[in-house]
Amino acid sequence: MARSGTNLPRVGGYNQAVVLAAIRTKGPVSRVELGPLTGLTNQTVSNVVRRLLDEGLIAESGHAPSSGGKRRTLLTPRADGAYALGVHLDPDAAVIVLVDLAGSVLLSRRFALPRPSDPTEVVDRVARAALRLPERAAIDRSRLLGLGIAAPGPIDAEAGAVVDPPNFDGWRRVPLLDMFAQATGMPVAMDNDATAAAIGERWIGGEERADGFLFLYMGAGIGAGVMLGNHVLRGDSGNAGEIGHAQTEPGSRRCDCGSNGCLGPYCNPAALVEDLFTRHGAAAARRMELSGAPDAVRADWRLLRRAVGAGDEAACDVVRLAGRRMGQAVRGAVALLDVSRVVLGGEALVGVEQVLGEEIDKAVNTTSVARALGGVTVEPSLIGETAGAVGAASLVLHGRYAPGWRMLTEVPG
Amino acid sequence: MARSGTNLPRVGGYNQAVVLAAIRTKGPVSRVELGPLTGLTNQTVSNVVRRLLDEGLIAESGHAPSSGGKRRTLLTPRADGAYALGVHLDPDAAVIVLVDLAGSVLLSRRFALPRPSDPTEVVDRVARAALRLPERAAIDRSRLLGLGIAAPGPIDAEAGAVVDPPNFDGWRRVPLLDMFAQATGMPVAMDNDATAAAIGERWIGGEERADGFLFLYMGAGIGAGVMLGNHVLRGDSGNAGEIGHAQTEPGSRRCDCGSNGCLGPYCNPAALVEDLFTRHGAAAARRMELSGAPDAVRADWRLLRRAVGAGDEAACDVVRLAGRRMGQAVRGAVALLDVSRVVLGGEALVGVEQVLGEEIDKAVNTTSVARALGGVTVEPSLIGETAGAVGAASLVLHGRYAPGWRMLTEVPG
DNA sequence: TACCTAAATCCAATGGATGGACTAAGTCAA
DNA sequence: TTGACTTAGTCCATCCATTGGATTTAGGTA
Repeated sequence: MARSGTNLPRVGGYNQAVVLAAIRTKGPVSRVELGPLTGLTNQTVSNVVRRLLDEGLIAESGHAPSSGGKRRTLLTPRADGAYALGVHLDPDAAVIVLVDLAGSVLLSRRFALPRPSDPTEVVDRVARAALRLPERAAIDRSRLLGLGIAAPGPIDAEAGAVVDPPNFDGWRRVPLLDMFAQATGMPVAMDNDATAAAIGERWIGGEERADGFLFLYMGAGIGAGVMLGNHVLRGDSGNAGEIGHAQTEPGSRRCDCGSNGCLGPYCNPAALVEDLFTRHGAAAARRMELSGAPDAVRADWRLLRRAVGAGDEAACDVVRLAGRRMGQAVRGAVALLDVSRVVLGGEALVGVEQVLGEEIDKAVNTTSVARALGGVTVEPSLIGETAGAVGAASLVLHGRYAPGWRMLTEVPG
Repeated sequence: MARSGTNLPRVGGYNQAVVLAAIRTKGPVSRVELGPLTGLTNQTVSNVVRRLLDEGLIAESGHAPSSGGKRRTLLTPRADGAYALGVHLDPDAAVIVLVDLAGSVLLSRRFALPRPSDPTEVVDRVARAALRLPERAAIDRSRLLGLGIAAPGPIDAEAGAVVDPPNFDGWRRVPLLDMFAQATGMPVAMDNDATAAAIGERWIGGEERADGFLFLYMGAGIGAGVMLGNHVLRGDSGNAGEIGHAQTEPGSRRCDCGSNGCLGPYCNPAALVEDLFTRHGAAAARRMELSGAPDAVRADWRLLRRAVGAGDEAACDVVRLAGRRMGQAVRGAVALLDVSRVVLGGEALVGVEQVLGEEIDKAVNTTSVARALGGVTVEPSLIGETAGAVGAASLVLHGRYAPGWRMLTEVPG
């Protein structure tokens, strides 16, 4: 695929996105301030703002105090300017959310998924449930932009399919993109869950997430989503961010890939629960009321996280152990990518970001290299438990309204 | 720095770059073919091509056989359309090259640098020598675009300075960009050596390097330059590609950063020479005529590489040992970045790419993950020994003529 | 020579950005 | 209260790369 040329209408759309992004991240701003902020002339800003007002994406919201002349008219984004649906598919459950342009969740729904589950059936149920949310929320249907999917594991970006997602028995190669498009009649976007979460974080986070960062995501497994400045790191096949195969100190667990130093097998709920049993014995497990049964991992992990929250030493220990490994991997990734922020999130991480963050911070910031380059901030996600689903919805918003290459060049396909 | 808006003249410049890139990579092509190739209309292609012809960047070069109507006029890049100087600074030596638009080296010069050396003096000598090259080559001075610097170690991209480059005693914080700009009166660009080499590879490599790749660069140390599709990965501070701190299996060598599993200390000429002595004894060293003296590393490493070329088992062994470690790091990097090509190069690697490549290929392609995603190609650089200096010159060419974000948005500073 | 085809250009129109003049709406001092 | 001044925002004529359709150019073929 060759690089694509651009033309005038695309420039218009792009500048519109630039101005919208500035208004979104810099809070209420006036037209004059937008000039320097966007590099556009005041006249152009004025024109673009008119279009954004006409489209209902922003609103005038009062005036700033005068500084000796006419007061500035402040502009704010309109949350009701656009909506998107997001679906996060997980081995255990599907989470569906309806979010507005501000990234707020209006409605959400959670399905437990039977195991094994049939793709067609899942898509069908999820799509129907998703379509009900905009009705129940009584939003302007014409402002619903589409549906985003946060898919687990490897995807085939060109085909819009998931490829052998772990823990989805029998899902060998499922063209989710087309299936959801068919089932909903809406535009559909798809990315892996970690990348979606990173895009969600960018979308929600405003100015705090306006620069590049690495989003370390833990769901059923560990993954990363990477924002490099204004660009999403997607990679040749749409599978960038696979941090689970980063080398860490060798241990006893063998990865699917054959190596025994991979991060992945040490950083997932099941492994951490197992670690608790092996390192601290059944007594500690009983104290936290863990069952230890293979099909109760989800519940056990929740209990374990609660114990961490309560300061239980054994619980903290296993999390710190995983944190040390993550730290090694993140240190390598941060040096390779040269990002100065690491965000921790994903539904399986909620509650342990603090303890984990300390360990990762230590690994990342105690090297002389990092200090020479100004240090790396490690902090929890701003989204919380629904990072996957909100991220999925953000794919649509981001794709439509974030200024980027895509708006200037032909979209492939 | 906020995202910048764009305007019509910039669009023109950008499309011009797109068309030039297509002509450069796709060899002799006609205007009609450029249409689909660039996504522009035939009319626009015609306009843009006229401008490129007027600027002397391309030439009409005969006709394709008729397919039933008027013959297509073929267009080729003109090597004499533009020139750039490149300077590669290394602890031992400075290499200066003059390259044309095709990336061919017209003239080059090599300086041994005294140790310790004084920055002012080095810049002065190098700048003067650089300015002589265009004279000696008798090129059209108005077509000389500027000078590129491939700097060792960490840089401060904003200040255009190198920061504590390893093995440059007393070079604490040297604003090379301004110093060279002052000394030559030319536009100057700077990047670290690995990134420069990657950009050079892209520039020289044509269609073979038109997609993303990771350039594993070995000079005095190990580094990486990363091309992601059409974008250069530069990072927040301009120091992306630091692969030397990737975690590998723990060993006896401690990194400057404090960790003992870092790749860096195991992958540099000095370490490999040392490995030969410790693993195969003085006898093997004598066989290759190595001196083993600390200040003869450069020569010893050259001898060792020659031995590898001759098939010496001991020599191959130490290279394979380093290759295994590199493989672990590259595997992690490739998974994180999702690139499907790894290029090996840099002046210290010339001659051992083959042996090293096999080892890295093994590490990268024997995992089931990689196979599922289509495999990763590992191959030697197309440039050879002067990758650093040619890369440095390419910084200028790339910055001026490669279609990119930079051409659509305001350049900071 | 007449006819067909494909490549490339001409031409008027489109539409977003731009710079300078202008209007709107405030402050401040007399 | 008035007039000078300042700042925000818009109007308007102009600019310019791209575009689609018509036209020219230059080859083949019957």
